[in-house]
Amino acid sequence: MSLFAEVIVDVPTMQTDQPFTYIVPDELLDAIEVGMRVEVPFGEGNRHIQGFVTALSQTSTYEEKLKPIIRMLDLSPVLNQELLALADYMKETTYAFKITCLETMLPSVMKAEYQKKIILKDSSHPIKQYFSENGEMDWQEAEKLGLLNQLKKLRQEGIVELHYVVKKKNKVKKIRYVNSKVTQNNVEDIYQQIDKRALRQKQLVHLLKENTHQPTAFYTKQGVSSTVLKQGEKKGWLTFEEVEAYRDPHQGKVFKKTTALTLNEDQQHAVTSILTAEKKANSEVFLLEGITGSGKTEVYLQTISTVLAKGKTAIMLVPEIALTPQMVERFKSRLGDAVAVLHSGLSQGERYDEWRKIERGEAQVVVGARSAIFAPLENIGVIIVDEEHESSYKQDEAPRYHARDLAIWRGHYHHCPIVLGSATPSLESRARAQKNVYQLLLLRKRADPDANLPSIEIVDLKEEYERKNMSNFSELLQAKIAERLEKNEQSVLMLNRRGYSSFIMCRDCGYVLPCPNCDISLTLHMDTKTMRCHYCGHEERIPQHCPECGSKKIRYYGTGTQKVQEELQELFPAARILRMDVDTTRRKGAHEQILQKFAAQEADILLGTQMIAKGLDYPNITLVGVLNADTALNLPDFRSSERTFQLLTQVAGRAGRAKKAGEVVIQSFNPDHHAIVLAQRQDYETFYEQEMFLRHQSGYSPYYFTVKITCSHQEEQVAAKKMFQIAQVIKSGLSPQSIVLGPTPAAIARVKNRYQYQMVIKYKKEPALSQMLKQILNHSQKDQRKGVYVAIDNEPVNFI
DNA sequence: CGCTAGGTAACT
DNA sequence: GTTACCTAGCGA
Repeated sequence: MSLFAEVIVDVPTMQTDQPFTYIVPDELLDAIEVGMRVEVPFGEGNRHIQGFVTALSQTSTYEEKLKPIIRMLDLSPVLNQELLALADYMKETTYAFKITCLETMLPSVMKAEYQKKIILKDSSHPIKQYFSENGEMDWQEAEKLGLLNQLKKLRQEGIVELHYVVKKKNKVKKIRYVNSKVTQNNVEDIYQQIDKRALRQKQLVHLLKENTHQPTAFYTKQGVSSTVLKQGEKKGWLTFEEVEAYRDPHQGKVFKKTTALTLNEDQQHAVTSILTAEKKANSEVFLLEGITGSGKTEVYLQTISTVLAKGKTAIMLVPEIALTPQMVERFKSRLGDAVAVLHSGLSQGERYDEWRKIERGEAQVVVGARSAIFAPLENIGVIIVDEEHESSYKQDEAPRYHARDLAIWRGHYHHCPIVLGSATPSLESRARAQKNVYQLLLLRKRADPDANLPSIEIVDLKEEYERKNMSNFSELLQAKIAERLEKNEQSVLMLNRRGYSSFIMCRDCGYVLPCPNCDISLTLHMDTKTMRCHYCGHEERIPQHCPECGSKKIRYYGTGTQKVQEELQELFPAARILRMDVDTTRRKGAHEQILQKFAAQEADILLGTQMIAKGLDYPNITLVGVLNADTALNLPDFRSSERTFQLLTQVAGRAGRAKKAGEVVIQSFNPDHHAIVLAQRQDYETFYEQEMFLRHQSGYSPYYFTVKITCSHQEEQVAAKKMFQIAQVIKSGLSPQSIVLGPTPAAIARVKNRYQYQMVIKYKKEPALSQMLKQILNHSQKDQRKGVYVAIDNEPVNFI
């Protein structure tokens, strides 16, 4: 009786989305399991690729001759039944290939990498001088030596062969341990044999007598070198042992244990509701809408603790930007070693080790950004998506999944509640709560009974300009900062960089320095003294003369954080200012350092971009200033009002979180815009109603579903042609109720030297659309080799 | 008729 | 992603 394996192969095309059948060789019969990665032959020649076993069966429906699996790449499954099923759901909803979905669920070290090797078959041929003893040569080496053309011919003659092998990258870290053979009984004998002068050896034997099992580092730290240890091994005093170890990014850090805080009535109601659903195995979705500082995190912590106590597990998703050390600390100190943290700051190895900990059941709570939704937990009791409105939950490359949707899917699978938390829920989620699809839980008060919502004032920058105040700081804001400096309290100032940047312009001819690869102006970076493109990373020197007319009057425009910092320092020479933006936080741990300094009151003012809007929770912050509230309002995106409102509410919430009262100053050119006025009033519900009305009028989400299709190519005409072709196909298959926008050139028409065209489909009910899109995707395979990229984005979060 | 370039189906 | 195969186009 033979066994057959269904394998999804690592070839991202439509035709290979179906599993391929392979024979399980005898030696793997007992070991192979569904969910493992395997190496299989594929196609002509000696090509080996990675694949995932999705099923095993005694019979095969495939009639032709089958090939055997080469080897297993894992000793136990890396994907369980649940995650395999999730991949199917993802594939259907995001228009991605199944293999792409499967690989996305695992740490990047487990993604296949291939090694090309050339094997010498006829060892009498003179080409053999280039080959190593065993008759092999690396592809890269052949390339370097310029032998590829010659080898190509020899391959046709059968003198050499090309082999492709799967390279395993997921290395387990091993630590060397020393096992002592020295005992009370033999220690005297051993001492006798040691040379009088060999002090280190004596020391070693002494240590060995006291310690039976220690890492080598234990000995080297005390001065016993590795050579001495090796001698000890030779003389039979000790043996070495390789022990698996985790790379722990929090190693050596001690988390002080904290206990549950007392909940107010709203919080208690929220916790009880969620836990009741959990008890009833009810996969209900809760929308936890709580004003900033209302103690959402405490609700999460207490819910998770209870779930853990019942022997279940939990996932907590956090936007990448909010995954601060403060947040990690809060979870680790309450829940201890049960917590695994997954975030972008980890190295590939660290990420793999956290994943293994979860997979082995050594961690029961996973806190992490978007991709943590794939954590291989079993028996999940609650899934939490904090700041559910954040756009970073949507991946902007294939598979274009939204972590919130996958969270809900997993919740249904595990029959456990899903909690979506936010002070400013996305309109989509809030609307579902309205229709009772989700259950709304409100936190109406700040958790700290002494804390009040901050008072918010709006400054009209137009008036300020009329009064000839051209600085970035209105008179009101200046006065308030001065006040804080006097009282030794802290201020947070935010420069909204979205849709805004500092560029260089010639005052004589108006020339703006553009990126040579993208249709966007270059941004000035004072720290590196360069002009940089935010899209492709292109970098060049700051010009001294206008490249167009040669004038020397080429000046900076716009506002960067560096420039604002200089201005601020001039206004308040004594103030200690910390700056936090992409440039100052690039280094690993820099983010943490800045926050620590601010927390330790080593600075009076924290100046930063959007990244300061989240998670900052320090009692001495009593002033928040938003320098430019409305730069994002002008972006051609129907969500720009929503984003602005969310950002302002979020940042305003940083002020007055404890006893001291907080004040917020918002500077804006559009002081009457509803997003700004309602942010001032901290009135989410009214904003929701007004914005829903506008969405209804203009026919956008949540009233319509949207799909965005983008085509790109190095030549504008090719991209446009393809886009119009697709548009025609789509339009002919749509019902008249649906609306097609475009095709148009994308807002940034060229990125990384590729021209982009896009179209957006808005629809309410279009059962045939999914099939059409799949066909387009299938078709796009061929175009890809001609350099035309087609991307389908279901429910895009960015329209630009 | 043979050769090549370019497009395309198949890969278990 | 790679390969073999098919077809059209072209020179001999």
